[in-house]
Amino acid sequence: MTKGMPTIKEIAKKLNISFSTVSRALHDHPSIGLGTKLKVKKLAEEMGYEPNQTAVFLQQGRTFTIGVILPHLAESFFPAAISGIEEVAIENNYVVLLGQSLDSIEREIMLVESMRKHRVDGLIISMAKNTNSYEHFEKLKINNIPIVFFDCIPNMKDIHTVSCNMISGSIQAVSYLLKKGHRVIGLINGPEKLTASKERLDGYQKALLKNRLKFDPSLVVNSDLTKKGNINALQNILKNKRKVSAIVAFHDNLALDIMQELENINKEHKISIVSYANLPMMPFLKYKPDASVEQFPFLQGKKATEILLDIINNKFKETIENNAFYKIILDSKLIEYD
Amino acid sequence: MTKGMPTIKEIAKKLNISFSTVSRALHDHPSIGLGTKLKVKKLAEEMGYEPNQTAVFLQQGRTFTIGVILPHLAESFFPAAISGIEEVAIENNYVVLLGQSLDSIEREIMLVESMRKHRVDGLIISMAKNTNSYEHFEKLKINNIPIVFFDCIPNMKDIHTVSCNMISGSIQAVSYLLKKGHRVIGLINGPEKLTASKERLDGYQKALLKNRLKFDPSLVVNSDLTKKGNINALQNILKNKRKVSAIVAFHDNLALDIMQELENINKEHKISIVSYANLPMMPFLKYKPDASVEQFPFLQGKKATEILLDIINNKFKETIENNAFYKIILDSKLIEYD
DNA sequence: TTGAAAGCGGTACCAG
DNA sequence: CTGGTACCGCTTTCAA
Repeated sequence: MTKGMPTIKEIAKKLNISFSTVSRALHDHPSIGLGTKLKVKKLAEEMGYEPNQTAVFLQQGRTFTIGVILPHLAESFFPAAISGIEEVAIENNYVVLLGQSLDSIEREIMLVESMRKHRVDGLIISMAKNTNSYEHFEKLKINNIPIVFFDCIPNMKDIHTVSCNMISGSIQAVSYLLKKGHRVIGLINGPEKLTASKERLDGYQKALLKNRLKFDPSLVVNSDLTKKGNINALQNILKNKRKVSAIVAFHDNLALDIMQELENINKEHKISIVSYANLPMMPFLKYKPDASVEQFPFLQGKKATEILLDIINNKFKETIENNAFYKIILDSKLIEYD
Repeated sequence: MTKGMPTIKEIAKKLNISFSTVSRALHDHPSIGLGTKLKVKKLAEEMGYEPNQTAVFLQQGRTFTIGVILPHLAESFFPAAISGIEEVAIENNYVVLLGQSLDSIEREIMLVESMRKHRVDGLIISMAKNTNSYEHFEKLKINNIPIVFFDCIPNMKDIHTVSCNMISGSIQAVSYLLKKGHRVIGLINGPEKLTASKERLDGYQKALLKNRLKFDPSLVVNSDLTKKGNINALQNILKNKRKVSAIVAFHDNLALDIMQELENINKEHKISIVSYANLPMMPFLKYKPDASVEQFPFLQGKKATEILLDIINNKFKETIENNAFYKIILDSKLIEYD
C-alpha cells in the first residue's frame, strides 16, 4: 500500500481535530477558523500531504482522464493529432491515456475495454482500418462514456465526429494536375469502403466534371495499402491502354512506394504524383510528389478534444441531455512542393 | 454522476441478496452456490455491469497505470519507444498515461505533478533536453512512485535507467569511415553536457586511437541542435584548415540539415556523413548519410517497462526494500545504407 | 466554527 | 454457502 503517503486522517489525528475539518481547511472552506486553517496547512505541507485523487475520483465519479485510441504512431499524422489533443487536455487539467490499436480490431476492442475499466471520462478514437463491427463502441453508451471520432470514422448513426473533408482537397489536387496539362490522370485509392476513399473518388470525379472531362472508371484502382498492394495497383494502372501521365495517390506512403517502383521499372517515364498527408519528411525526399493534401491533424485533435470536454462537462453539469451531435468538418488543403 | 453504470449493490438489491455475495459470485469465489453464481452473472451481464476500477484502485492502493513522459512524438524514436512500452504494459494489464514535455522543463514538472496526482504506479521518463534540476523527480520518492529513465537520463544517483551505449556505435561509425579511406573526420556533436554527446565523443576518440590516429579537438564542434546551430557548426568545421572528407553527425536530423546546407553551398565537395537514429525515412531521402547508428528505441521502451513493472510488483509484494538499481545498457549498432 | 456520519463502489474478513 | 460489516481516502450534508 502506498505508504509514506500521509492522509487527511493522520493530519487530523496529529492535530487532534476531526478529519472533516482538515478537509475543509485544505479547501479554504469559509467556515474554518483562520488559526486552524493555518495549522492544518502548515502540517500538511510538512508531511508532504497530497490528496489521493483516486479517492476524489471515486467520490466525484470522474477521473479527469481522456482515452485516445488510434491505429499507431508511426505515421506523423497521429503524433500531430495527439499534440493537439494534449494541448487542450492539459489546459483543462485532463490527462491522456494512450493506446495503439495497430489497426487490429481485436486490439481495439481490448483497448476500449481497458479504458472503460479505467473509467475514462471520454474517448477520442481514430478507428482501426478494418474495424467493421461497432459493438465495442456501442457498449460505451451504456456506460455513458462519450466518444468523439476523428480521421477514421465508423459508419454509425448519432456519433460525434471531427474530420477533414477530403473532397475539396481532392478537387484541388486534380485541378492542379489538369492545370499542369495532364489529361489522363489515374487514381490509386485506398480500400473501397473507407469514407476516406469515397471522398477522394468523389473529389476526383467532381474535378473532372468541372473541367468537362469524362470520368473513366478504368483509371481508378484500389489498394489495400500494403506495399505489395500498392505496387500491384500501380501495375494495374500502367497496364491501362490509356497511358496516365499523372497519378493521384491515396496517401504519401502509397506515393513513396509507387515512386520507388516507378524508378525501378521505368526511369524515363515521368509520371507526376499528387498525394495526401503532407508528411513533414516530404521536402527531404529523393522522389517526392508534386503536391500533397494537408489534413490538419493537430487541429483535428484539438477540435475533437474541445468537443469531448464540452460533452463531458455537460454530462457532469447534468444539463438536459440533448440529442445534438457534433459533426465538425475541416477543409483540407493542397500543399504544392517547390 | 456516472449514471447508467450499474453497481454491485443494485444487482444485489434486484436479486434480494447481499452485495458481498454478488461480489464473490462475480469473482468465482469457491464458496458460492452454483445457482446464485449463475443468477448473478446473468443479471450482471444483462445490466452491462462492469466493476468500477477506480473503487478497486482506491482499495488496492494502485492504479495499474504507468506514466510516460518524453520530449515529443515528432521524432520516430519516441513512437517506437512507446510501442515497446505499450507492448509490455498491455500484456500486464497496465495502461499508459502519456505526456510530451516538448523539451520544456516547466512542462515536464507539470506533467510529473499531474501524473503523481493521478497516482500512476510508476513512471518512465526521457528527460527534456534542458532539464537541469531534478527536484520534481526527487519528490516522487516521497510518494514511493518509482521511475525508470531511458534515453535522456538525468545525472542523479540511485536511479533506474535504460539506455543505449553510443560508444560502441560511435566506434563502429568512425571505423566505418576510416575503412572507407577517410582520414580527416569531423564530429558535429550535440550540447556538450549531454551524456549522449559525451559518449559519441568518447567513441570517436577511441576509434581514432584504435587506428593510431591523433585526436584533433579542432575537428569537433558542438551544436545546440537547432537548424541554425547545425548549419553554424557545419560552417565552423568547414573553416578548419584541415579539410574534412567525412562528418559524424550527432543525429539524423542534424545530418539532414547539414546535407541540405552542403548541397546549397558546395555541390561538388563530396562529404560522407554518418549519423545516429536510423530514422525509417532515411532510405527514401534525397541525400542520405552513408550509415546511421540504430538505438533500438522499441527495445529500450520494452526493457524500461519490464523493469518498472518489476519494481512496482516488488513494491506491492512488500518485498524487502533493496537498494539495487537497474542500469540496463543496450548496445547500439551501425546500419549501413545500400 | 467544528464534529459526526453517510456515502462513492468495491474487497475481504468474521460470523452464522 | 451467505449476510454483515469494516475499510480504502475523501467530500459533503446535518447537527451541535
